[in-house]
Formats: sequence, C-alpha cells, structure tokens
Amino acid sequence: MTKPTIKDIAAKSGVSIATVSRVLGNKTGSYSEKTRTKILKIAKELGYRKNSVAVDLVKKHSDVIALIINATPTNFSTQIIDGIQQRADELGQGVIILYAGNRDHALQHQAIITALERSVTGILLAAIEPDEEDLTLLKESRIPFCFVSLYFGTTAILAVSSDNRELAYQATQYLIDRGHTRISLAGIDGYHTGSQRQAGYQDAMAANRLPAATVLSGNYSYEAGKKLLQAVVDQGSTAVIAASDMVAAGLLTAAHQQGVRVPADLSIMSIDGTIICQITTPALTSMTQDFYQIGSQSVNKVLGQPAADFVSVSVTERDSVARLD
Amino acid sequence: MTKPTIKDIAAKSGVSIATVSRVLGNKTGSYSEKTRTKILKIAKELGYRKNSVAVDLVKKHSDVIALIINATPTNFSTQIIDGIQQRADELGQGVIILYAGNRDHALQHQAIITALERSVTGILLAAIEPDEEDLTLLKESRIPFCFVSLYFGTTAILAVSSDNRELAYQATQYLIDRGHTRISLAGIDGYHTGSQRQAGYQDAMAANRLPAATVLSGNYSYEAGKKLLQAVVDQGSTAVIAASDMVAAGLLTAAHQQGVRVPADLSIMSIDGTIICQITTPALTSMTQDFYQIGSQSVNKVLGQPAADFVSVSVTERDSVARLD
DNA sequence: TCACTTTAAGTAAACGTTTACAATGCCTGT
DNA sequence: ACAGGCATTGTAAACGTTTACTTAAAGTGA
Repeated sequence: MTKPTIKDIAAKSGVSIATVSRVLGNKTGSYSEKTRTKILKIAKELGYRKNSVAVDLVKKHSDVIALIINATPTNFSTQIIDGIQQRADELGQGVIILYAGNRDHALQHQAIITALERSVTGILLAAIEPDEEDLTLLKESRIPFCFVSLYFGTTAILAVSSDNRELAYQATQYLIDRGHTRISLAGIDGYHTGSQRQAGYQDAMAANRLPAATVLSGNYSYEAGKKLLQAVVDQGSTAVIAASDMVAAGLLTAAHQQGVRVPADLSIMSIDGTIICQITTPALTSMTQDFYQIGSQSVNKVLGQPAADFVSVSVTERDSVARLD
Repeated sequence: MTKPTIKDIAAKSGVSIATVSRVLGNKTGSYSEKTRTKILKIAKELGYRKNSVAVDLVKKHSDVIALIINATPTNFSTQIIDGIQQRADELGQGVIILYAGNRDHALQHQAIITALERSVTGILLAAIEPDEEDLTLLKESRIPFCFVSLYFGTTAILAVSSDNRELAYQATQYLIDRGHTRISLAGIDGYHTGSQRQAGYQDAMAANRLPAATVLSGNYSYEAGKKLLQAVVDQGSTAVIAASDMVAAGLLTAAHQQGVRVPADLSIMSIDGTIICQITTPALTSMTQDFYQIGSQSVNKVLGQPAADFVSVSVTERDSVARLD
C-alpha cells in the first residue's frame, strides 16, 4: 500500500478532492458538517498525512525559516535556538536547522543554497561570517535574511546581536574600575565581531589614558585560550578579557598548569556567560549576553516585525576577577 | 522580476523545457555540447536556482535525512552532528535538523510529523526517548528511522549507541579496581539509557560481591548534579559515577562549595568525555563515548548500509579518581 | 541509394496539493 | 411560482520539475 493522498480520501468518501482539501485545510463555511466528519473519519482511517512538498509547491511558500549554524557556538547555540524556535512557533513558522560545520566554507555555501532552493520564509545565520560570494547569493535571492549574533556595522544588512563594541568597552571599564591598568584581550579574530570588540577595548583604554596591549588573536576556542595564556603573561597583564567562555576556560586550564593563580595573579573576564562559567574553578566573571533574546528578536526581524538591533548585555560577577589596591 | 524557472530558460534559449531539464540535471548524451553551453550560460545570466520543492514532488523523494535533536545533549551534539553530516554527505544526502526543545513532548511530536510530511530519506532521533504515540507514528510511516545514542534492547528498532550496560559495568569495575567499595550512581533517569546503565552498575557491584547503592536519579543536567552531591555524601560513598559530564560538573561544583575534596574525599567518574571534562578542576576522568562514530554509523544504518549496533567506549584517565589503599 | 541506427530534441503526463470559477440545489420573500 | 441569494460541491488550472514516449534529422554500411 502506498501513501494515501487526498485523492484516495475523495474516492472513498465520494466527494471531490477539492472538498477534501477544504475540509483538511479548515476553510470555514464551504462544506457541511456531515461531509466534514465523514472526511475526517476516513482520513484518520487511511492514516492520511499531508504532503508538505506538494503544498509548498502550489503555495510557493514554506512557513519555515531556515537557521544556519556552525560548530563554533556550541556553548550558546541552544539558547539562541530556543529563542528562535519559541518565537517562530508563536508566529506560525517552523524551523529547520542547517549545519555549516566548523567554519567550513563549502558546507556553509551549501547550506545557504539549500535554504534558497526550499523557498523558506527567511534565513537566519547564526555566528556565520559570510564571504562575498555568500553575501551576494543572499542579496540576490528574493528571500529575507538576518544575521544572528553578528553585526555588520550597517543597518543595510539585517542583524541582531549584542553591541560588541559596547560590550568590550564595559568589560574593559569593569576591570579598570577594579584597579587594573595592564589588560590583555585574547582570542578574537579579525572579522566583524572581533574588530568591534577590539575597538571597544581600545576606546576604553584610551578613555582612561591607558596603553592598549597588542590584541592576541584566536578563534574563540578552548585550544586558542590554552595557547594564549603564555602571551598574556608575557604582556605583563594583571587581567585578560577572553573572547568567549571557551577561550576563558582554556586560559584558566593553562593558568592552572603553569601555576598562575586566578584571580590572584591574573584576573579573567569572560565574554558570553554560558553555563561554562559556572563549571570552572574559579567560576568565571563574565559579560553575559542574552542569547535567547538575540534569537527571538532575529526571528522578528527576518519576518519584518519590529525588532531590536542590539540586545543588552550585563556583567555577571563570579570569582575570576580580583580587585587591585 | 519573479524567480526564474526552467521555462524562462527554455524560452530565452529557444529549446523545450525538457532539454533544459536534461542539461541542468546532467543527463548525459541527450543533447549537443552547443545547446549545453548555451543553456548553462543563460541559466547563469538569469540567476537560475532550481526549485527543490518541485523536484522532490515529482521524484517523490528527498535525498535529505532529518535529524531530530533536543536540548539535553548540548555538550556532545556537535560531535554527533559532525559524524552524521560527514557520512550523509559522502552518501549524497543532505541533512536538516529539527529541534525538539528540552524534552518537550509537543515539539518532539511536531518534529516527527514535519519530517514525515517532507518525504525525507530517513529520520534520525538523537537522544530522544519517544512515547508510544511517536513510536507508532514512526512505525506506520514508510520511512526508515534510527535512534542515535539510545538503545531499545531489541534489534527490531534501528539504533546506534554505546553499550550502556557495558559502559557502566566498566566504569564501576574501574573504580573497584582502584579500591573503591562504596560507589554511587547519580543523575540517570528511568528510561532505556538510564536503566541499562543502572543494570551495568549493579551487575558489576554484584560480580564483586559489593552492595549496590540506591541509584540517585536525575535528568543528566548540571543542576541535577549539583543537587545530588549531598545524597552521594549521605550514602557514604568514596566514589560516584555521574550520568553525564554535566552531572559530573554539577557534583564537582557542589563538592567545592561544601568543602568535599575531589578526588581526595570523593572520586568522580564521568560519562561522555566531552570537552567539559578538560575544563573543570580537577579534570574529570571519564568513560568516553565515540559520538562521531555513533553519528556516522547511524547514517549508515538508516540508509540500509551495514552498520554497527554499538560503538566502543574507553576510559580516559584524568584527575578526578583517586586510588584507595 | 536504402534501410537502419544513433543522436538530439520535443510533447505531454505526472507528482499532490490549493483555489478561482462554475454549477447545482435549496431557501427566502413576495 | 419565481427571482435572487446562499450554501455546498465540483471542475480544472496551476505550482516547477522529471521522464517515458515520440519525432526528426543525421549518420552508417552494404
């Protein structure tokens, strides 16, 4: 037995497929109660399940938004996804997630194409740094897209994120307020998010007439953090701002291994504020982002609803920052 | 301008849509090189992008496998996804991920239905415990499904996972070999995975003529771990097997807070072996699962290729287990 | 040159829905 | 009893592809 269609239901109940479609689609007021119950009964008997592919084709439209993610944001992705899923649900949209690997260009490109070919309502790109080609592809398609947790420095491209410059500025100021003057910034890359944070850090240092250290670049990973501790020590800093919780965790592991005490010898300020911060010893003080909000606002934005460009950040004090006197 | 179709290409190049379709679909040997280049050129000019929805409809088939995940496996999900994506790619299948929230029944059900309606090649359910209704739904559909990281105790239902009984047995034996006799098991639930691990633990204890402690149940989360430390202490155990890295991390945090030294006062053996184990202090000794393999094998299995039922586990020694003398 | 094969291309049906439009029958008020 | 309206249903086109079948043209060997 092959999968039943509305044609089967129509045949079995002696009505036309149009009527079946209307009943199943809940078009009000165009069929009698009697037909309705009969059709519903037969549909259930047959184990009918609608073919969304056919529906999408005729409607030229999907009621689905595609979310493209990569491996990097492991730690915070569930919060973003929760926010997206929840808000999408409220707006009657389904969500499919496309995985773009670990900053893998081919996969990333493939994911975008897949989304485009499926006539989705909108495309969300979480923590994805697109290359020119991808961006052109997106722009030329008729379908709206929005970057999540990434800001281009222009409102011409839809995006929802924390204000990375402000975030880094606050992180830096927080450390300065606690007496630190030699502060490192570690683990960021040279793309949008990274350079915005770098700017915030440098501005804050300058505003306090303090010399900014050379930024220690990395890829937001645990391994990067581990590798960068030595450089931080070499810079003679008493505090370091980590580009992510993972970087912070890596710095901390390396610190333990090399006998650098945290926070006595070195204070660590992390960026993200996920559960990772609670797991380490000492727990990591962090600039905490509201990933759930970022997710739900981005859904609003990609669907053309009013939405914030930036969502607020706050510092969560834990145990990795010392006050210097 | 609306999205171009093969009809537009056909019109512009003066051939029929059949020919266009053949060229674009790379059907060899049924068109001349000249037409081919002409069509390709025009397609590019027009910015043509195939409509997968229409293709799927006519082919009644998707070349896509659906992966349903929930929030719980945050920690290991990327490895599983990597394995799945990689293997699926090799076999010419795309992957779409459907998110089922935090063990949210409605969402989970919805995700299954979505997959069913989209005529995917196969459905993968990662760390999902289905209820009867979901299982019936899946069985009655014509499409193959495979559970990932969950074993039903029967080969009637496709599944790929670690051998949870064996895993727990080994974990227990490992601790016993190091002189522990009072061992707790914390954080598991009563479903398949949980009860298999419980059995392994109890068997190992019995085989060593040791009394098994009452199993401390939980939901594999950090919070559960935190909450359960006191119970572990109350059981007077010198060692505890944690149901997951997150549970282990929770136990450890609570231990720090309550002055219980790890591993001096209490040894912790974690299950999973993700990066979390490296982040904590002390680093967590773990039963390490090969999630990448679990992922790739499950793709094989759901596509009808030869595949393992179980993938091997191993212990990774770190610093959270003490030897008792 | 003729019958025959090969190559290149076209025609039209099919996939499973939705929906504009048409048709039917019944009811209403006069 | 009849025009008009409404409720209910049917007919058929459309969505953008793929593909079986057909046709036309060109090449082949004797």
